[in-house]
Amino acid sequence: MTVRTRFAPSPTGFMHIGNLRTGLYAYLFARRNKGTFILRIEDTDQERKVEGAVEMVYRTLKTAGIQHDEGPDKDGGYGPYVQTERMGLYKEYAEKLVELGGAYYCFCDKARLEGLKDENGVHTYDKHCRNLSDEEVKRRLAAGEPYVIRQKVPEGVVSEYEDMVFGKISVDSADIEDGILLKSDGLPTYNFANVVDDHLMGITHVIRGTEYLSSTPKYNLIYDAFGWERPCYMHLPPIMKDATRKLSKRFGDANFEDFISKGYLPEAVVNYIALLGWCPKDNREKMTMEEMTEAFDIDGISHSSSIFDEAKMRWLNGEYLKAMSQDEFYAVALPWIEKAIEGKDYDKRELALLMQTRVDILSEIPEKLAFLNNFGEYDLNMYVHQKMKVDKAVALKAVKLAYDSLAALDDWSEEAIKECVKQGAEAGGMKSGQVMFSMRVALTGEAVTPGGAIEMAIVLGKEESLRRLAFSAQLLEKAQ
RNA sequence: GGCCCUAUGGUCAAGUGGUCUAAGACAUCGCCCUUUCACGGCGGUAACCCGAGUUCGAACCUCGGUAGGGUCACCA
Repeated sequence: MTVRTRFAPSPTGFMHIGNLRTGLYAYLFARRNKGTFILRIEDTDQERKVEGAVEMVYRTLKTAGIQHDEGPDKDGGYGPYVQTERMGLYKEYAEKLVELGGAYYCFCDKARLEGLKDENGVHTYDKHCRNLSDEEVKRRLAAGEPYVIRQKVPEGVVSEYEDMVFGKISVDSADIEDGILLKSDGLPTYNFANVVDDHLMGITHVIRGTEYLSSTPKYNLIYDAFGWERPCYMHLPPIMKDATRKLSKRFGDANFEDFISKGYLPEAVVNYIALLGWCPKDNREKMTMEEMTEAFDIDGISHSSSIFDEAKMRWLNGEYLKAMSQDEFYAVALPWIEKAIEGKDYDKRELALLMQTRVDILSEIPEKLAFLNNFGEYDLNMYVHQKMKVDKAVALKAVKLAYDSLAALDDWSEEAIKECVKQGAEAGGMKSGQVMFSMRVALTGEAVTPGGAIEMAIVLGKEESLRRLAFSAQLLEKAQ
């Protein structure tokens, strides 16, 4: 049997993390078993439909590195793959199910159904129309009475199945309502459409969130009534925002696109979410898609929900950044560096080099390079450093010394600058550390900088460096 | 409320009856390296929800409690 899994998102906007993970696992499972991964668009909810969301699904899957084998754009003979294009087909299946004894016509109106609510506002259908005679059904149908088709849940049975991650799940049929399969407008309910689609598309393994865990026995009863083979199920615990709240796309903080535009690498995000709820046998954390495919096993899927931890994802992203070659990093960092330098003539490669070990996500680059454009009055208390034995007076001396030594220097290279500053310090009777420290602050106006004094000098260039040193010396002079 | 599911440090998690005085990672704290910040290295703090039972022995099995999640629509 070839494994066929599907990912069936609703095009309602950005793809949120929980959803993506479900798709990822379905993809991984299919790949692991040399099966087929299918994309189906469930767009029947016209009210929640969002313009361009289908394109978003394609784009997200593509950048995430999840490729489907069949889908709206890749016919595999099981189409159509867009649910709205399948609308005509459900009614006939519902009618067939009535014939098979697994469903029945119901003529109850909404007012009657309202009256069935219990004290908790939960209503359970009382099976009022379950045993209508064929005669009566035929007559009322002919009379054009509005109707729905309901599932005829067998009585007195326990419906159970073996979930691949949770094990045996069993529900008493007394706890299962005769739910609506076909609405009065002739369209299917989501549940029914799902069962029919999954069967027609030959899905062997249904992989989805735990919200379906307890309703699956109900779906299985439909498969049974049709005489169809039941698929295998793999239910996935939710990803939470905190201990009690699920990650929701409501609050915008958890969708894939946002993370990418915040400077995360797609591979890192995918890697991280794969780890939320699954752990490979050997406990590896940083893995490529290929490695994940190879290592993916159901055993490692956890049964409980997990909280999304952006701090850990940041760390992982940093690991990816550091593992890149200088050229690769330069390529991804370039747009962010350009944003930071605002068209000024700085050595971008040099800046990339400085940034690679210093940022976890790319969006940190502009903040770290802000000193290139912002230089002016700053807090002189930055010069006071106990351990360095520097105060404002020492700093003034050091900055002047640095200025004088460097002004005469022609070779603006790391070695030369280092040597020059060192000699200058010696000649002036100062420790080179004191000079370097003061010089670094004087060059940037920042207490924390992405590199040492020499690196800052190189990045700024001789002219700008001297200008800043002079400016800082003046500031310090005034403060003495 | 009925039904289903879950429960190891702040977080992700390993662990499937003895090798658990419970691994690893993130975060956090400290030290080393260092002209800053990082990177790197070393180390520390920190957990089996509670109660019974089964067993020579329980994080692991059973039952009960508690807590949390899910689900009960002519929504998807």
